[in-house]
Amino acid sequence: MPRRALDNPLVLAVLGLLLEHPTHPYQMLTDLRSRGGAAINRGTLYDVVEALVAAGWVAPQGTERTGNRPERTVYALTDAGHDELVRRLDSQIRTPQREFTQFLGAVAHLGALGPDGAVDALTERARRLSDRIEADGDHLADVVASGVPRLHVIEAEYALGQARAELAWIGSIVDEVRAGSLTFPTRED
Amino acid sequence: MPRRALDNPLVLAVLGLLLEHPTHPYQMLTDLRSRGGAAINRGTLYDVVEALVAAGWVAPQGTERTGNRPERTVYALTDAGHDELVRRLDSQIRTPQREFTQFLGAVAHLGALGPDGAVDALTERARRLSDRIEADGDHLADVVASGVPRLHVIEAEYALGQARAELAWIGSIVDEVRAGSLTFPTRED
DNA sequence: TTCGCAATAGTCGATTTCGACTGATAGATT
DNA sequence: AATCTATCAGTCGAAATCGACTATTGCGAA
Repeated sequence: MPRRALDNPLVLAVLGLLLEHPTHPYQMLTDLRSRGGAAINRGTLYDVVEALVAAGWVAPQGTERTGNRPERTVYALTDAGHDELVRRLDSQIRTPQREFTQFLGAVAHLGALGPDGAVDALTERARRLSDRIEADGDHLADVVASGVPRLHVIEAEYALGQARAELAWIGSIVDEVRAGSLTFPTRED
Repeated sequence: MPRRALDNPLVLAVLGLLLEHPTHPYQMLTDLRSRGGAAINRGTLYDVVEALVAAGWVAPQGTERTGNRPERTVYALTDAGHDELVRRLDSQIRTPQREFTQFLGAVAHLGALGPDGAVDALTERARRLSDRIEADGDHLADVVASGVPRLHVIEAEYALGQARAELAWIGSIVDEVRAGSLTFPTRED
């Protein structure tokens, strides 16, 4: 029975999902994954839901059964859960955190690749990133055109904006390394 | 004795640190933290180092002792460790991952705050973010002016760029909500 | 000078997270 | 009709992560 599990990033995701409508964990998983939610572990999700129930933010709504697959317990947001969701949302938006993305961590040691290796890797990233930006942009336009309220896709807009900024930055770094204005120290500081 | 720990983000950070010079875990901790590295758990760090030793990427170099504080074991990067570092760096730069930051997760459910709550929270974030951008920008300029090679601070430049893009995005969203061009659906999809 | 407090290092049991396993059903293939 | 595969749902022991605890030193205040 998890207790510390309440500061897992999944907590917000699950609460947010249940705000839309009650569901069972397995459905949450497919929803979260389809929304780009990277590899979420099933076991972890069940643990989180259990912790949420213990915290009183979520309550079992009843059970369903299709055929005789395992029984599915449907959970719904409680009032306390709704309050908690709003509280977390508000505080996470208000206070910018320094987030440590993988790329940031890798860039910190770019020197280890040497100028050629760095240009090479960055160029490939730029290519892939720009493909993705185009694909995501198109997809976003389609979705909005199909009548989905824009509010429901702004996180995708945000992500797209960040990706565009990253692409621009990569471009400028590659140019500078090529032009020799960003030099790679040979050995030691 | 950890075995799966080798895909922890700390691995790259530790390997990168040891590329600069051998040290003991406690020092790594202070270094990582001072470089903005958010709350890193001490116990976890020791576990990771142990796993790195088991993997042969890092080797104890000897022990030091100041006063009679606990003995400090100094670790250094092995050749295999250096290779592994380069491999990881290269692959993490080449392949852009969809990273799930807290803010992204929160923005996804912005609707739950209602138009006023959203504007309020976003405005405060924008203010804090812009303060930080200014402070970080100044700091960066100072550091570079003091002769530190730019390559050693590009991750800070990158982070600054992302922060600026975020700030611009927040500004546009706030404007649109105020202007009424981004509407908040009242109930349900 | 003595007390308290912050910093120094590290250990280890408790908690959380993971992912392999189970076992059933619907649809496709031969 | 028999078999194969993908999807559905969830459980549980093993592995990773955490954070409370220990013990020493050095500094500033009382």
